[in-house]
Amino acid sequence: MISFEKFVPIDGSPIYLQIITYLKRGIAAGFILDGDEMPSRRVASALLGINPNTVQKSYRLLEEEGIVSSNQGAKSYVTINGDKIASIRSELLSAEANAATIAMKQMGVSKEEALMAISRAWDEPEKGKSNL
Amino acid sequence: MISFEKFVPIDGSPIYLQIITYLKRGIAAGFILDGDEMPSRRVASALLGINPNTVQKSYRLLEEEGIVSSNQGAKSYVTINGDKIASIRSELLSAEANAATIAMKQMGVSKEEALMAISRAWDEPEKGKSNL
DNA sequence: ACAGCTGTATTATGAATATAATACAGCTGT
DNA sequence: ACAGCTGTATTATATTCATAATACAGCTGT
Repeated sequence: MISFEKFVPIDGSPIYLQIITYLKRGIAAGFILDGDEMPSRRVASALLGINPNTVQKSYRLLEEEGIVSSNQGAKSYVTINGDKIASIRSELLSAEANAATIAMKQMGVSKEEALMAISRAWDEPEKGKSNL
Repeated sequence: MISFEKFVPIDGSPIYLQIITYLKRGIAAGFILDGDEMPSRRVASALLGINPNTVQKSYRLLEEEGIVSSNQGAKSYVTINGDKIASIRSELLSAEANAATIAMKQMGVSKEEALMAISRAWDEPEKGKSNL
């Protein structure tokens, strides 16, 4: 059962998208597995402190992506295979790297400086702590 | 005169915040300088293809941050000193590095893999191209 | 002086996000 | 069978973002 225990809300981004990202990163990290049971819309909304309709929106989009399987009256489950996991992971990673790269180039940072900034942030216990 | 020539709108983030980020990254990169003339709200809205009220919102927030100086009836100017430039640059850089680091840790990426992903994205001519 | 730029303010509308309150249909374990 | 979970759908309201139209006040160069 996925608990959303380590979900950390971030303002500025729609919650329903944050839920989708949380699931995908958990899948990439390997702690969300194929066949895992999703909490019901109502339970998840209570866990996250948000509205059931917002959870429903994220679940619906996750199902459209083939990551979650839902059936009327029954529980919902994570449905992913090895290829899907690999594609999610590589897509998330390259998207993140590209976004950071574009931003840093726009602010006039050299490649060396960029890599040093990442390395420094990675080793900072405060900031780099995993929020999952 | 700031032209917004290389401004690239991104969906998902409010335009008024993108304008602020564009200005700050330009300041960090050094191609937006103290004393530079801001286009009027009306001119900027035409350049960007957006509503004057949206431009006004970003200008107002930039003035509240002390980056832009506006006076009724007169033109608006960039007002920054060396310390401000340095603080903007370091703040943008660490914020970007921290965000990328947190995201990558959440998706179960090792530090080495993260640095490689950044390095690879940096050298890709397509994706890493500066949008400024 | 004054026309034509500035900045600033107000009101109205629409889309997206999120909440709230219901309602109904289908599975599931006892 | 049936109570109590599921998923699914609808309607209404509030906030934020963005647009649109307008208005007014102040600087500025000719």
